[in-house]
Amino acid sequence: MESRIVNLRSKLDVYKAMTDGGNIADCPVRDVIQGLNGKWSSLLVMALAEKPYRFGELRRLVPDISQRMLTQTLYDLQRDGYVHREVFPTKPPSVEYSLTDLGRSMFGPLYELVQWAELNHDAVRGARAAFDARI
Amino acid sequence: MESRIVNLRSKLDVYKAMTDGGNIADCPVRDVIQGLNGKWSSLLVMALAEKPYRFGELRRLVPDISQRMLTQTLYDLQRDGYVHREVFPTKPPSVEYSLTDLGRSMFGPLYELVQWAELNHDAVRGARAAFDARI
DNA sequence: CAGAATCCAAACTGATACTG
DNA sequence: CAGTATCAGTTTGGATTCTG
Repeated sequence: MESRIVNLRSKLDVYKAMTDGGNIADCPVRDVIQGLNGKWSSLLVMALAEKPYRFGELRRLVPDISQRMLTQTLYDLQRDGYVHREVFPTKPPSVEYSLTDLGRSMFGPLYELVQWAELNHDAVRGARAAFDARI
Repeated sequence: MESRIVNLRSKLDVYKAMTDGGNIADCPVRDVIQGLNGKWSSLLVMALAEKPYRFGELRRLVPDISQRMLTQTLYDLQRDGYVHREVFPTKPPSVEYSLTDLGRSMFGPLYELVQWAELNHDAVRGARAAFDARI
């Protein structure tokens, strides 16, 4: 674990260079990770990783998302190439959303982070409680 | 890779249950991942993963962050237990920020995602360009 | 069914000025 | 040096209404 972090140090210099002299827009953290930063992006990718869903199904699956945010987040995910949108010209129409290959390849690392979050959820809650109590 | 995803399917049901019937606040994606969603959180964790930095050093390292956002993001990261803040009572005072054990353990998965972002940055840019051209 | 359009409230962010 | 305080602009998000 420690050696792994040490190995990564040289890679981190990339981000220093980007912030120092290079073009900030070329920083993957800013340009890619931040695109996944929306309130619902990760959750929807998680859902679609299981199987394709239709619009209404997703809405019921994530009941605290508004229609506007579901539409917009799916649009953004589609634009970045993570999600494929397929319209079936039935009456009334149905639309199916699924992960693209790019989206599936991103799900791997994302899920690692989600697993970490699940495992350390209590630690984070504890840290918050301790911090708030100390103030 | 495929079998790995299949193995994860049962885990994903957890999130369905949470959204369906369970308490939404207990969803780690909502309660932990979204806390890392700030514009600067990931970037600062990346920087601090290399070594501890002082406030002014971080500012120079990430030149497009405002003082306000640096203060606030470090505060939030500290509250969630990722960052340790140590004040040295010199004149003028100096404050050093470093990752906690929890923060370092989170850096692993986070860096996986950052590596993915770096590797697929062009693919994402291409998807955006293609999408925008098609409209 | 799957959205588009509109309006409004809240949150986020930055610029500036000030302080121990 | 490392903040805090205040204000203004921008973005985000939700509720509602309407449409093919």
